[in-house]
Amino acid sequence: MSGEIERYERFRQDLKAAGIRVTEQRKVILRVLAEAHDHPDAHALFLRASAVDASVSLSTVYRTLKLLEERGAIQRHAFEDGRSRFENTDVEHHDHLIDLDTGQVFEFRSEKIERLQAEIAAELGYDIIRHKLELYGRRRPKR
Amino acid sequence: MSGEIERYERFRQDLKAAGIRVTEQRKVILRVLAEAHDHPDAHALFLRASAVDASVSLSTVYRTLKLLEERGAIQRHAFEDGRSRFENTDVEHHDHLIDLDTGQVFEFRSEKIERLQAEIAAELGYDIIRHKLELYGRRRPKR
DNA sequence: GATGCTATTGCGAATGAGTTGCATCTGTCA
DNA sequence: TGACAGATGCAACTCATTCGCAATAGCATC
Repeated sequence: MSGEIERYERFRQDLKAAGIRVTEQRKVILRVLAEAHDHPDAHALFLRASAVDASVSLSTVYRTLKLLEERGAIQRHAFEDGRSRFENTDVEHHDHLIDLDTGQVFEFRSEKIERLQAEIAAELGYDIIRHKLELYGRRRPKR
Repeated sequence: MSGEIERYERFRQDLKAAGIRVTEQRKVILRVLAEAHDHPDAHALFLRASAVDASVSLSTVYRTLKLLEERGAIQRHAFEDGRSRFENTDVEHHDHLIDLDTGQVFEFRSEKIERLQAEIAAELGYDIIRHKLELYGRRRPKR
């Protein structure tokens, strides 16, 4: 898929433009993130990155994740397992359905829900900056 | 408010009925939980409980919270600050709007959203066991 | 290409929420 | 009242994440 190269380039340009050094380690991490289609946690990303370049340390993975999150390039999710999982933000916003038995994560999006959320917040006098909708479910037995 | 005494009694009866010992420490923690109108974390509950009875330890607070959560008497929330916050489950289900500037938590409920969630899960072949909807927002400037 | 400044790195130690092992204590039921 | 399994406090541990620091390496300049 070509979207991944573009995504990587966007990450890289963004750092460069902001005068942040594009180090070897960061490049590797950016590439790994750009290629991720799942919701990896920091350790998983560390494994993928250090498989490419053994000089990447876990600290740097954490530091880079924080950096990218602050710059809005990736998004942090805190599902119920205690650690943070990450995802690219350039894909369209969506919510998550988590399989309670397997931990598998599905993505979905509902315009109606988005609209209702905005209405509710407005009633309370708020503007929504971001939101999190997670459904925890079990596979429906087919009969 | 009388609901708090009832709630405490319900907690207590539930443990007793399940053959779980109703110890002095548990009573104190149950009472503190029954009286909580906010979304306290374990440490806050520990402070409140040990103010009543200094013999309550943090471990016991954690153990009791886990116990009550497993029994469905309280609910655990993981907002974005890393620690778990707790809430009684006998109040009607609701979702949360968190003020990004003050950390203040508002509760709301939308039948429509509940229904849409169930529909979406069904389409994916899932039954929702529970869900979490958190809106993070900022007070809308009135003009 | 070499130089210099300073951001960035790896390492290991520290943090902070939550858990656990264990000796002691205490509800509960006979 | 006694016995005993379950519950407690304490301290030590886990696990994700952060931080201090000395060494390293981008990158702008020559």
